[in-house]
Amino acid sequence: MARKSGSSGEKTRAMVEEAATRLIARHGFAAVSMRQIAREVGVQAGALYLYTPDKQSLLKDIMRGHLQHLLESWAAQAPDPDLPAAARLERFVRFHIDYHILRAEKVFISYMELRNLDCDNFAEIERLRRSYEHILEEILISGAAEGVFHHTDTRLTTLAMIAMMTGVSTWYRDDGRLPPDAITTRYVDMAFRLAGGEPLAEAAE
Amino acid sequence: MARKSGSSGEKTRAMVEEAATRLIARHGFAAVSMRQIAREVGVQAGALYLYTPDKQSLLKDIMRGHLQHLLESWAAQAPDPDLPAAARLERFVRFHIDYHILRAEKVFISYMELRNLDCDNFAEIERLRRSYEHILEEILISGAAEGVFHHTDTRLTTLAMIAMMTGVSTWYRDDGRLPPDAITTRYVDMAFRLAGGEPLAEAAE
DNA sequence: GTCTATACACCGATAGAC
DNA sequence: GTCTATCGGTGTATAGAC
Repeated sequence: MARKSGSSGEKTRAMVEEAATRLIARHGFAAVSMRQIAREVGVQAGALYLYTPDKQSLLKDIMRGHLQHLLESWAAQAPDPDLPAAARLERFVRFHIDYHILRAEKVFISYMELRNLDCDNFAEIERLRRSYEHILEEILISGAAEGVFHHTDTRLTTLAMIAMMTGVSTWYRDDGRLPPDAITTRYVDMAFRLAGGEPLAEAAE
Repeated sequence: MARKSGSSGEKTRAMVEEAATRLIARHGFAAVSMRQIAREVGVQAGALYLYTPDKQSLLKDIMRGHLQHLLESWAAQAPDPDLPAAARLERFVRFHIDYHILRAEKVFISYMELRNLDCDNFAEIERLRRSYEHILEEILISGAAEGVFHHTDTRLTTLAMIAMMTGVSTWYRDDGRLPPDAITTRYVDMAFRLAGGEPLAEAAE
């Protein structure tokens, strides 16, 4: 009624996810306890169970939220499918690197903690991850059909390019040698090399 | 049976490392308990402390053993430093991929469990990992000096190439689409693309 | 070299007061 | 919505018998 206790719930929920993300990214899912997360939020351990049925669901929700946001972000700025594959590849690489620099923690978790999901949860997350890989694979196929890309093996090139780009989140630091946009530009260049195509003029340095 | 009076310490030591490697690769360091490892070996948990002062040293020894073996294996078959950089790059890529397919578990652990090392142990392992990266970096520098490689940024190309190649161990399966030597050949091709050089004749398909 | 037994802290999760 | 208290179980690591 006159209580305002309901307003604190959503705020706490966000703090739980934020704290869990930070701690899991730093120490790993198995190494982080519910008590640690609760301490970080400033509540007791039992209170966490108002927001998640169990510990693993917390992990799954972080991963699913990340991958859904990744896919939605791409969908919101995806280039016209009728554009040349080279332009679409550049857009995809820029999107991927920028996103992985900006949201390194959730990217890291979604990549490293897959083995902590049970069978059903793994299948759901894996499906989302695959559909993201397919975006790149389709661009590479289009480029080969246009004759502008000359990769030998589309699936392997996709996996290699994703691995190469995602690796950025394992070493990127805000105070590193290169600013983010310089890193992105260099990765665009390397992606074109991998695909066997000539980089766009404005992507070259 | 009260005890295995005839059993050998060295044999048990090897079994402990083997079991720990398999379990940690599968479930992650933090998720594996000393009791689990002991059960796998067929001893009691307390007996493990005959072979390691604590749990983390078990992890560090697996990592250090892996990286030392990696560096020694390369040293044993490293090409003459006076050979052209292109030949040395091909040799390095073949070595790296073959090794990472053959010893996927230890490779996986050494890349995924770094955060479970304390400061001193991390520094020791990181030093070994760096010296491995420097092998590739030196080859790329030589190739640029020879004029056969045309990468824009040596350090970034090194990191990208290592990430691309090491990614193999995250998806490789014995019953996969391609046999190991076909995978290796395709990665040699992609490495030359990344370095901005022409592949050797015998590496092309 | 391996065992049994155990210390004792911490785990995930639940129950019920307020 | 958050608290305290608590359950049953497991964690790493050690002590001392044989």
